[in-house]
Amino acid sequence: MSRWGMAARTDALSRERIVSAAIAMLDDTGETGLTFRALAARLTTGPGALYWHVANKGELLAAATDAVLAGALAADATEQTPQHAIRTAAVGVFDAITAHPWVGAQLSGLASPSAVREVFERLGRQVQALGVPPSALFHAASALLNYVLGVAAQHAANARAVEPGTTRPAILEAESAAWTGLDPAAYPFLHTVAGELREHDDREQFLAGIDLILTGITAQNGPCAS
Amino acid sequence: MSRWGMAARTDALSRERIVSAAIAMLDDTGETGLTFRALAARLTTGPGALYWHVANKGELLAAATDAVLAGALAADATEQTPQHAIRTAAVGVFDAITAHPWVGAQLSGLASPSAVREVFERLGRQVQALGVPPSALFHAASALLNYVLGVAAQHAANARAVEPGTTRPAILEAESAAWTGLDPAAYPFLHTVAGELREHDDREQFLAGIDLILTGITAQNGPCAS
DNA sequence: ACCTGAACACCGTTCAAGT
DNA sequence: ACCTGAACACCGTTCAAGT
Repeated sequence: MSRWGMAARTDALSRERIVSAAIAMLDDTGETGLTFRALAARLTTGPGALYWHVANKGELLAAATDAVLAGALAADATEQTPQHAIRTAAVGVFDAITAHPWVGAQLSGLASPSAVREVFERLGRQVQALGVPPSALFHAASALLNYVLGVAAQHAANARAVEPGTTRPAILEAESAAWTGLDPAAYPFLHTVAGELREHDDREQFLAGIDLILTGITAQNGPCAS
Repeated sequence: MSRWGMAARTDALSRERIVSAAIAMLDDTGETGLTFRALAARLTTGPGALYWHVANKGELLAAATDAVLAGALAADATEQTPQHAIRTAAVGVFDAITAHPWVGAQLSGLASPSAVREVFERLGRQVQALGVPPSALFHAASALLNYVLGVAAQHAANARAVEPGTTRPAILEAESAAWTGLDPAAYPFLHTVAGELREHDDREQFLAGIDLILTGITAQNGPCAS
């Protein structure tokens, strides 16, 4: 055995190295920037080598999504009120897709069924803890999941639509201006809320939606149910 | 002028013919089936000819989405209660993406900002009619939109994931079995609702979510607000 | 067992050339 | 003005050949 026999070759390929390189590449070049050729070049190898460790591009994207989401859902809130635990889980996903917009596309596109299952379980378990009866449980948890995935899809889409340098306020400013320019008679609502779009905070709005659904869930099963 | 001078050449290319051929192709071969080569072949021309009428594939998909959604939102409900009008608009989108799953991907991916704006306006206007105060209006309408887009994204993803022949009950059966097979201690929620997944109706569940959010909206602004 | 890189079968898109 | 179709610049993926 040579003197270096025990040292791990840091440049040896492995599934983990490929996945983390893919995440880095997705983060700084976007969804379109990840190609097997570019990824192989980054790992100083040929594209064919990657196929020994991952089956195809879809599996690679799913693995990258799983890795990011595992970190996002790491905080399992046991000592919280169910409402708070739901907010924690939802915000965990939100923050993950804010940091890695491409995760939003993968998640809402069901690229990783196991990741979606994990999110659904986290949300559903707390809805259960909320005391929602079995008959309403599935619908309530599904509403939360669909909402979260809807936000995820839009974040990914927004990141894809603009050129990398564009700042969020600039985007909101442009869209707000578009709404202001619409015919008030044909678009009374958009015209009214154009100002709020410009000033709103994405994270705060996301949480407001979660709270709205939570209010609906408790109201339908509480004293004020219609 | 020849005898046929007034007759429109039915084989002449036009934006409308290209878009409707694209819709037909998307419907029966899925998102991956639409290529400029195949579309050109269907219209008995070369791929380059299409570029005279549409700028690129993205514009074509946006135009196809707009065309389908315009039909879906055609019924403008003026003589309804706001709640009913919201359900009508939401169900219009739902039915459109059920009939054309690829529309779900385009819509949730913001491929056509104008289409999303139209849906947002429809929903928001009725939330306004519900008597929601200006301060809560934007959040309330956004919650509805995000929920609708989340469902849209998942429908498209489901259609993409399975081979064309698979029937919906078969999919639900498979996913339900997967949930049943999970460790009950690790996945108490999924284990509990596995049975309901198998029996649930997609459209009914979609509407239940809409109603949940509507309940939340009215509760937050009504006598039972916390 | 793992890596290499040329090659295959596609894409979207362009553009000189036609009518 | 509109259409043609070969060509360009890419992809994901495969696979004989190496080590």
